[in-house]
Amino acid sequence: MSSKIILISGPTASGKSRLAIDLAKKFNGEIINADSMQVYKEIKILSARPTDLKKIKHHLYGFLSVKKNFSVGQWLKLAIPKIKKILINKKIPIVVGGTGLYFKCLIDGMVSIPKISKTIRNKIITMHSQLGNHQFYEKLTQLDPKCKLYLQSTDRQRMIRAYEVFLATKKSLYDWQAETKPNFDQNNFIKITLIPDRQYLHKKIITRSRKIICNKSIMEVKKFLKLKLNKKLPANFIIGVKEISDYLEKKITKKKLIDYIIIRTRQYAKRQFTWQRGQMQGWTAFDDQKYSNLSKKVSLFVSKT
RNA sequence: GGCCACGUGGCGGAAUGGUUACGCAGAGGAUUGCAAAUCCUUUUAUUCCAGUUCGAUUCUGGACGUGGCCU
Repeated sequence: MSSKIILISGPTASGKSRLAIDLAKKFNGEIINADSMQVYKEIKILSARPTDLKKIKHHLYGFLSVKKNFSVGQWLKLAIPKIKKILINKKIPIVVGGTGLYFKCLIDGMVSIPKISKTIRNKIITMHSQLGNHQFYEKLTQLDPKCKLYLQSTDRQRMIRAYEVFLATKKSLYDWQAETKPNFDQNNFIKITLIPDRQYLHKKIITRSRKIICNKSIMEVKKFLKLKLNKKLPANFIIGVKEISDYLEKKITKKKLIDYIIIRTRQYAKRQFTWQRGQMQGWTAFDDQKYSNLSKKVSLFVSKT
């Protein structure tokens, strides 16, 4: 079992965190966060950050200010050394979270493209807003024809990325990507993904959303709003931040607030299901509704692998 | 009880005598440095009955329902 790395993914509210803790206890593990929003310090309740952190070591949770930007690349730079260090200490790293892209890049690796200056990026953003999607696409595909194969003219976010990479490095983003190399031996990974029944998960999402709306989470958002952050920072997108802020401004009722949070959480879970189906085909899936069964099955699977 | 208005998909909301917008929700998909983000595709309707008409969701009458005003 040496040098194994356990990965646990699954949609929101599927019970990943609890499972990770149990596995860590059984197999002498340490937990590493793979959730893009649970990294933020100031938003604890809304991001559903695990609370029971006493006995088991948890890494990369709530360590970053909401004032900071964050990305897959930065996560990898932190997560890879953590994993290696845990392995050196003869313990099992258990990577848990809901961000599919983080797992993909952890497993497949990620090319390191030189950092692109803010000046270039801002220039391109301005250019895009002047040209509009369609003309920008024309210009981009002239510069880098490979983009035709991978990008749609409506995909602003990715078009801007492709453009800035080409402009700054004189090389297509897709040529860079072709050079991707994995950071670990594929056999090291034990890939576990939870795929609960949709209806069952929806019920859990409703229960959790109702529970999450409380004085504490409202306070959390009040404090967050006082920071007057740039609206583009990722922490703004944590489910509940926008909704509670609308509620505080009396734009929506409390009933609506809860409804909207449920809807957004469900949509998020839906995208996670899509990711699982499309990107996690080699993973071992578990769908037990009863936690004790799930825990037993997964433990058995891990000890056999 | 009388008068007026309205009745479009799960919800909101256009239009039309013959190919039924759109938004939200739902479903499916994509996803390499913002990913709880971003983008693409897509199912579902004209309250009911009769009449006019080649044809009615649209015009006429009635039924039922909803809202408002009056007594």
